[in-house]
Amino acid sequence: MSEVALTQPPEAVEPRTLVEGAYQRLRRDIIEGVHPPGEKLRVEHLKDQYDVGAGTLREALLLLVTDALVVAQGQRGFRVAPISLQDFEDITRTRILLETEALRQSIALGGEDWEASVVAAFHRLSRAEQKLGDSEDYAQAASDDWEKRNRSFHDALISASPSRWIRHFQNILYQQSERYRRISLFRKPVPRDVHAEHLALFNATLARDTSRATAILTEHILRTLESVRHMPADFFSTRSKR
Amino acid sequence: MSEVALTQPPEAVEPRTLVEGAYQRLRRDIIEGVHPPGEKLRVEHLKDQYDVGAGTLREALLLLVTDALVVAQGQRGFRVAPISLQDFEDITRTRILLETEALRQSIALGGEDWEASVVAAFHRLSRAEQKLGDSEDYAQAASDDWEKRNRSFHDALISASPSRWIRHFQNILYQQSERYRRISLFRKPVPRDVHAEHLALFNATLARDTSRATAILTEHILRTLESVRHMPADFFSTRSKR
DNA sequence: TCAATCTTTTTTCTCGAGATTTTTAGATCG
DNA sequence: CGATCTAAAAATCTCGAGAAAAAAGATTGA
Repeated sequence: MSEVALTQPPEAVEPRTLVEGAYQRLRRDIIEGVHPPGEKLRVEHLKDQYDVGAGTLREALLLLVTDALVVAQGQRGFRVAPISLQDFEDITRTRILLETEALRQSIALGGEDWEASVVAAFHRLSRAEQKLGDSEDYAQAASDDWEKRNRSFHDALISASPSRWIRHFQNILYQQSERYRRISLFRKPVPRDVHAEHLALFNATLARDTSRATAILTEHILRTLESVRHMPADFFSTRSKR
Repeated sequence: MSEVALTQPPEAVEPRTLVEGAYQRLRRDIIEGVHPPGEKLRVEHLKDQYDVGAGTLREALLLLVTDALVVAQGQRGFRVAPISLQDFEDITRTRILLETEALRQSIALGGEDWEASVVAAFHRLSRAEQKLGDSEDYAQAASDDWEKRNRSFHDALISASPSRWIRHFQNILYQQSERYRRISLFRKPVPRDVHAEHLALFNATLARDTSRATAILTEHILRTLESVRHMPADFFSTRSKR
């Protein structure tokens, strides 16, 4: 695994080893709900599915513990981390705490390079949102594309923060949120007028209006909490195998 | 490994597997500086030193990546995470951000059980500090004991926070700070009048004076930064092997 | 029928050895 | 003398099989 120091943005790096490869594929499958929350992850089965040896797959699972996507219980194997409304509220609040702080720092310290990267990321995201709105053909590809650019935009916003630790934790939490979003919204059209929010956030940031930018960001993140709150009541019931 | 979901306070759990055992011992040795920052961690050597197989030791190393005490570079093995003044400043600031928030929540939500646990932890810590001050015999045991109780006190303060994520991240950062402290202060007497600070923090917390309590906590954490800042200039130079 | 105990099956954990890659050391050439 | 190339050595990564533990199923007795 090339440079697994502090969490890197997902597919940023090409896998240099089988462990790394299995880790990345497993992570994607967990986030996308292929392996639902609470599912028992049996090494003997998964090693065939992912085409690696048993030991190798174990190591991949251990790496996923780092992302808190998998929990390990001594002598009793591995499970996909469970989900709950309470957990998602916690994730959301903590994400707001970290991400607003990082944005604050970015606005305070960011130079021209940072501004340029924000402008570029915003442009790319806008294009994707336009494409999504234009034709109502809800292609999987377009949605995945939007997802990547959305993340890139959020990353760009806080990229001028000098705090590697905040960014590290933020990466983990974003990943977690992503799983909730993917599982709950299940390929539903991107909700509400998200473009307007991004635009407002973009303007406030470039205007270096810290309090306005952080307020918008807070609202922005909170809104995803709302959409999960309105899920059917039994949604978080354990669908674990055994 | 029993319940490795989100980071548990260190030796809270008895190791149920060889991996877990090796993990705990390795972690201790890294925090205590037995394996200095940047050191190459060769599986072939370490497996003898820790009396486990190669695969088992690899897994332990992978678990340490979770704590960011070890970094893995694909096809090039493992290293003890490097240190730098910049990194310690980051750790300190992020810790303040998380720990003050958690304290805020604790004060707002903590009930009688929480109060009782804070009182108890403070009492135990006071006794240890008294013991340390009384006889100037600086026993290793007394110092280790103080360390444990200090951590317990800080844990108790924020234990009423409902945020598992903040506590998880806080655990990681505390562990990191601990390594810096152990490496830099190298068995030096516990500096300054730390007892007075703890007392003030204790009083403000029980009085439910949020702003005063968080202010004291901030100062308290910042002071450890000062002591590292005054290290010899070349302290952070890489002492890595090769 | 139910609970407790024993047996069988499954799964996890652990180890050592082979295949690959990286690193080191030596040799060759400009 | 330094740089580049080549060969040997060391380290990492990977796999499958055996030991240990947990889970599932069967048996017995109240």
